[in-house]
Amino acid sequence: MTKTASKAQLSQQPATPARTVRARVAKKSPKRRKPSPVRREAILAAALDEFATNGFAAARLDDVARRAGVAKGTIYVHFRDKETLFEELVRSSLGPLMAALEEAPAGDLPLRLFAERLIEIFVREIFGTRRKDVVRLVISEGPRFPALAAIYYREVISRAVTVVRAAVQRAIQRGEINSDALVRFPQLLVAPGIMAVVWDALFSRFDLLDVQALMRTHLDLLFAALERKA
Amino acid sequence: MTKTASKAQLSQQPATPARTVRARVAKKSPKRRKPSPVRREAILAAALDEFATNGFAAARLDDVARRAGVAKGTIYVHFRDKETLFEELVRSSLGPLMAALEEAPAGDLPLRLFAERLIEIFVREIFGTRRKDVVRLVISEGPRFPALAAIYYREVISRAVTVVRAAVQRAIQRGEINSDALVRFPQLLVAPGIMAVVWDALFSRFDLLDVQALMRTHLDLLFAALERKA
Amino acid sequence: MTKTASKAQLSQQPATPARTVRARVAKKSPKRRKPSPVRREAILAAALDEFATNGFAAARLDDVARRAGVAKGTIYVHFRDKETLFEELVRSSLGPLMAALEEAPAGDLPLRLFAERLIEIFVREIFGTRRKDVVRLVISEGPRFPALAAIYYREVISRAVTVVRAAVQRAIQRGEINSDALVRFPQLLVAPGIMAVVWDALFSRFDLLDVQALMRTHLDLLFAALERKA
Amino acid sequence: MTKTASKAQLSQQPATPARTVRARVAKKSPKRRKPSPVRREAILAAALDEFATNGFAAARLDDVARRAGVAKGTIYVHFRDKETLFEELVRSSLGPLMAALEEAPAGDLPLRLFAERLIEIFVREIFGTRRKDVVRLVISEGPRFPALAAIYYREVISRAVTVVRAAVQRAIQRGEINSDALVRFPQLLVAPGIMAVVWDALFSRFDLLDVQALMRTHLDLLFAALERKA
DNA sequence: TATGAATGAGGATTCATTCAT
DNA sequence: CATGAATGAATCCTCATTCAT
Repeated sequence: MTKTASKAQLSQQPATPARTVRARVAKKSPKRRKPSPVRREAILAAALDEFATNGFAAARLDDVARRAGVAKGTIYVHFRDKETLFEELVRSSLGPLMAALEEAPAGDLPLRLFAERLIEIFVREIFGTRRKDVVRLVISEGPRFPALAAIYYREVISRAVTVVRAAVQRAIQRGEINSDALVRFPQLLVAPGIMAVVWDALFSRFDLLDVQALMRTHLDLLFAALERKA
Repeated sequence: MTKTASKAQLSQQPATPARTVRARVAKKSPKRRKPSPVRREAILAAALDEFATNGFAAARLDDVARRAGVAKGTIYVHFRDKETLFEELVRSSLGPLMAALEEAPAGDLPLRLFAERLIEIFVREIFGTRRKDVVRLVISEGPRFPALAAIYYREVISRAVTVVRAAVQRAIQRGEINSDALVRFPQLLVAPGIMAVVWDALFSRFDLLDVQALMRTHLDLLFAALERKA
Repeated sequence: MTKTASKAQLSQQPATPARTVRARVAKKSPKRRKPSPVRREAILAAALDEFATNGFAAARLDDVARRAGVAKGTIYVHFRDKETLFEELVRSSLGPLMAALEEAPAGDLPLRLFAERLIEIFVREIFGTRRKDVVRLVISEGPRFPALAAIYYREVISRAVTVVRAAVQRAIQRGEINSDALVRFPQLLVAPGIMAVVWDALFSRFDLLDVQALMRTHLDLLFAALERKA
Repeated sequence: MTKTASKAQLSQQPATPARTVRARVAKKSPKRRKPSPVRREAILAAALDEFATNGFAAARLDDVARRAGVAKGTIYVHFRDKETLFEELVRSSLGPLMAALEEAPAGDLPLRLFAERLIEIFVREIFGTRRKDVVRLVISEGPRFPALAAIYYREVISRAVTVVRAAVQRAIQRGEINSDALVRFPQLLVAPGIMAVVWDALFSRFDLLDVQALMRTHLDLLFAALERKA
């Protein structure tokens, strides 16, 4: 089963039940001081909520603090400024994914299996968690955070592209497929995933998208084509 | 008559310049006044620049005005507020596309041709123009502009989805293809286009994407699969 | 009858049915250009509405223009600026009253009759018309318009004070009354009238005041005292 | 661990200082910080000055802040907005009066004494203090602050009216007076006081009014009449 | 470390006034 | 005279950031 692979490292953030997302309210009752690292995490979680809801510029640190149950000044104890908070948020959320990518034992898997595993990771670890919002934030705010886009490119994108290209080329060598389409445009493998993130953020109100089915259909089509050419 | 008698004395005590009226200074502008509709267009163009560069929240109407070569107040002559300006910008930019979609003579074209035409319109009319930025803005700011997302969905997305579905089903009836993949997920047709917009905004610095080639490859794969199934 | 005295000169402004006050709507239908003096009057009437409703500072010339059915620039054809418009408004509204005061044949009337006539004029010509609003405006805005207060004092107040004092002193000489209270404080004669204007503006919603009865009661008390002392 | 590896590279491209974060400059204030409630009082005092001088609409919070010796933003730490500041100002100024009214031992006093006490309170506590300005503000701005007028009516006016009526009726029962004039129009008791506030604001420059004497004369006349009727 | 009141630069919006038509 | 689009100074309010406690 590809399903259990690298689970331990990825499910770092408590697989939020997905409805909890907007339900978190500032608790101000018995203010027992949380240990420092816990506070940092609380701030990051609150920041994700606020940034995801309002975007970077329109999010207020005041709200982040309230939601995290800390004072406004406390944010500055843990993060240099708003921008840094945002970058740390992205890093801490997407970091584990890079680790997973590194050790993906892509090498010897049949391409189809490799692709399925990749897509499954995407659906489970990104689309099924708050990370979906992080990806959306990167998409939305990236242009205003050159450093962020750069890091994201270097750490995630280029690495993923390399991994996919290698896997595809091995598959070609092994005679599994014949087309070099994915060598030239490895992005085609995940394009529907990106679109799904965007769709979900914009249009889920009107027309819910079954990402699981979408991605499966996508893979079916893709491999039908790749194998036919072969 | 006492009525007129008191007239002369009115301007008696200019003592308190008061808070009631603050001095206004006349300013002469050497600029020849542009006709009103031209100004409106200039503002929209400037707004697109600023919103695309900075995002909605961080864009300053001050800059929009400067870039448009008008005074700050002039923006408010043409648009109720910043939000309205943004929405009008999206509407005026994407409106013509709907018209184009409407009259697409999809009916009797072979599906492949229809798809190619669609993709070609996308590449030429969106990716090749400032509209690319508008689409990116919709993606980024949509969640904060429910009305915008709604309009965009109703006017563009749902319509496009319907058109594509219909074309696909006709193709199936005509025996051109056999798979109903695109009936279930018409989004798959344009997914790479969405991804390209995102990629372009984030990573073109590091890795330029040849959208034309990307989309062609995408279509090749897609129809290889669709026809194979047939 | 004291009632018909000087009616012709005073009822200059159409004795607004008092409900019409807030009901005037901008008419923009068949814009037949009104003759200039008519426009001036229309602007003054509209200005009274707006100033009375919002106060000087918060009233917008835009609204005045709309209500008067003219363009904003037209106001500046007839009045130097907002402040001048306000002053002219007060002058044109209160001017006729001065005239009436001048020719009040106070001299030989019994004081009681004189007072009744005065009060009756106040009730009919001020409290019963838009002039009530003008008086309230003078009260509210006077401190910010020293020139206005000065004029108002010189033209109306000091004159009225003089007239009343003289009448009272004649009454004393004639043995009608004995107290010099009204000589020292002629303001006591109209104090309830002022209070009524204020009350009406602030509390008529909660507790309507019958000014006619109020003033009659006031006069009864006043003369009961004056005559007793005699 | 790839997780920590990427940390060092984060601050890569500070290229775009962007729109996202604007430079803030630290300012040192030599002023020793006053305790919070003191600041609130200072703001209220400054607000009274500014509102009294310029009226609500024309007063600038900038000036209020300067006069109070605080930063502009500090006002918003203590009051939601300009309107709230104004309302709190009125409330905090007039509130104590209600308390005083409440405990006025009106019950068994001879009416004349009761009236004198009331007038004395008015002269000393209102006319002799900044409260005079507050009353004038209520008169001037009341129509634009329905909530304010409502509160003022409910808390002060209607209560005072009730108290006066009760006292008068007891006096009638005790045979002190016979007239029911003050039962029907209790406002007549304070009318000269209202007029005095208005006169003082408008005409004290030209003709100073001795309120103490005015009110004494008023009471003399009033009770001469009331007792005569008895 | 944590707090949260205070700060003040920044930016959206208003509106009296001007002026080309 | 009349118009109303354009202007831009003025002002309210926000919010990231600081700092005394």
